[in-house]
Amino acid sequence: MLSSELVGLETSGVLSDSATAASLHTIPDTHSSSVAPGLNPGDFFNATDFAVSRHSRPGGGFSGFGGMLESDFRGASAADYGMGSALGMNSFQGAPSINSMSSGSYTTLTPLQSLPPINTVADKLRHDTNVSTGFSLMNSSNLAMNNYDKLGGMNMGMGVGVGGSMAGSMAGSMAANSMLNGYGHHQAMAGYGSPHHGTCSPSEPRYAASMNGYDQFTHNAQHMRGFAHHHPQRTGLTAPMVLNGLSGHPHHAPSPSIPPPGSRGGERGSVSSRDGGQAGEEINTKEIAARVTSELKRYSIPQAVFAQRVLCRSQGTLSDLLRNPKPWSKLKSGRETFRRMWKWLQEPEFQRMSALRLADQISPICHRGINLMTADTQIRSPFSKTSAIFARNPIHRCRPGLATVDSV
DNA sequence: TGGCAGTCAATAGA
DNA sequence: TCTATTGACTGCCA
Repeated sequence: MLSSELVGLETSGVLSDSATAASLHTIPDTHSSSVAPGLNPGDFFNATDFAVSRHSRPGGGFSGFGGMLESDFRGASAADYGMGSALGMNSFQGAPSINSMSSGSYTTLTPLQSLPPINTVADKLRHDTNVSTGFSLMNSSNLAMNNYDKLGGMNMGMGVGVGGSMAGSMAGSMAANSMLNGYGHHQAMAGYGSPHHGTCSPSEPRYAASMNGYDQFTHNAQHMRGFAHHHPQRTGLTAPMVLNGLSGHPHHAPSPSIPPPGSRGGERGSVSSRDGGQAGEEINTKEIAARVTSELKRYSIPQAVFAQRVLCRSQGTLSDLLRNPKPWSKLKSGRETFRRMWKWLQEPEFQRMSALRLADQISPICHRGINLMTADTQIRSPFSKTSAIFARNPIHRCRPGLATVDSV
C-alpha cells in the first residue's frame, strides 16, 4: 500500500478500515509455525520490490502478479472483515489506480474507492458465517487467503503463511483493535495513524478519520482475541504480546506487562490520562529500551530505519536512548520518543513491521505535504541489502518540534 | 542569559 | 553495514 493510497483513504474516511487492511501487509512471524519454511524477514521485506515494481507498469491497476500490495489489500480487506474473499475482491477490483505514479514520483492523488461499509460486512459476517468462535473466523480468512493466492499469484509463504497465519494476522489486528479500545479510544487510535506510519504531526486529520468504524470491529475482534488466547502459536502473536493482553481472553481486561503510558506504575489496563492528560503516566524506559533493542535484533531492523520511520529521530539518538535510557521521571520532551517506542511495541508484529514499511511510504507527511520522496525510497525496502539506499536518500526527518504524538 | 534536555550529523569502531 | 560516540545546535525555562 502506498502512502498516497493511505492518504486517499484517510480523506475518504475509511482509514480505520484501510489502515488495518494496510497493516495486514503480509508480515511473517519468524516464530510462527505458519510461516513458510525458509522465509525470513529479509525475504519478506524484499518482497516489497515486487509490489512497487508494479508502478513502473503503465496503468498498473489491481490485477496481476505485480500487484502484491493490492493483493495484500484484497486479502487483507477480506480478512479484516472476517469474511471470505468475494467481498474483498469486489471492494477493489476495478477500482481506479489509486496512485497515479509516473517515473517514480508521486503525482496527484485520486480518491480510493471506499471499502464497503464496515457494519454491513460485520453483519454479513455474523449472519452469513454464523461466527461464534475464532475458528469460524479463521475459516473465513482461509477463504480469503485462497482467493488471495489466486489473485496475487503469490505463494502464501510470501508473508502471510497459509491459512491459519492469516487468521493470525486477523487475530493480531483485531486483538490490537481491542487493545486500543481498552486503552482509550481516540488516543490509542492516534497511534494507528501516528508516526508509526510515518506521520510526525499530531494534527493530521487522519487521527479523527481513523476512528471511524473501529468500534464495530470489537465484536469480531473479541472472537479473534479468544482464538489468539487459546492458539497463540497460530496467531502470530508473540508470547509477550499475549502476555500483554493483546490477545487475551475476550472478556479479560488487557494486562500489559509494560504499563501503558497513562497508567500508574503497573496499573493494569487503566488509563488515567485517556483524555490526553499525562498526569501519572509512567513508562519503564529501561524495559522499553530493552524490548526495542530485542525486537530490532530479532528482525534485523537497523537502528537507523527504526529511528527514522517510527521515532522520527536519528540513529544516534536512538542508539543513545536504547543504551542509556533516562528514568521516566527525569525525561521532559524526551518522553515522546519513548511513548512511540511503547506504542510500537504494543502493536502486533505484523503491524509493527508494516509501520516500518508504511512509514517509509508515508514519510513525506512528515514534511506536511511536501513530497521529498525519491524513486529509490519508493521502490526499495528499508531493510537488509537496500539499507544503504536510505543512507543516501534525503532523510525523512521531522523537525523535533513537529514530532509529537498524542499522549496515550 | 546560562543551564539543561533533546537531538542531529559526522565519524570512529566493530 | 551497523552501532556507539561525540561535538554542536536548538528550544525551553528559571
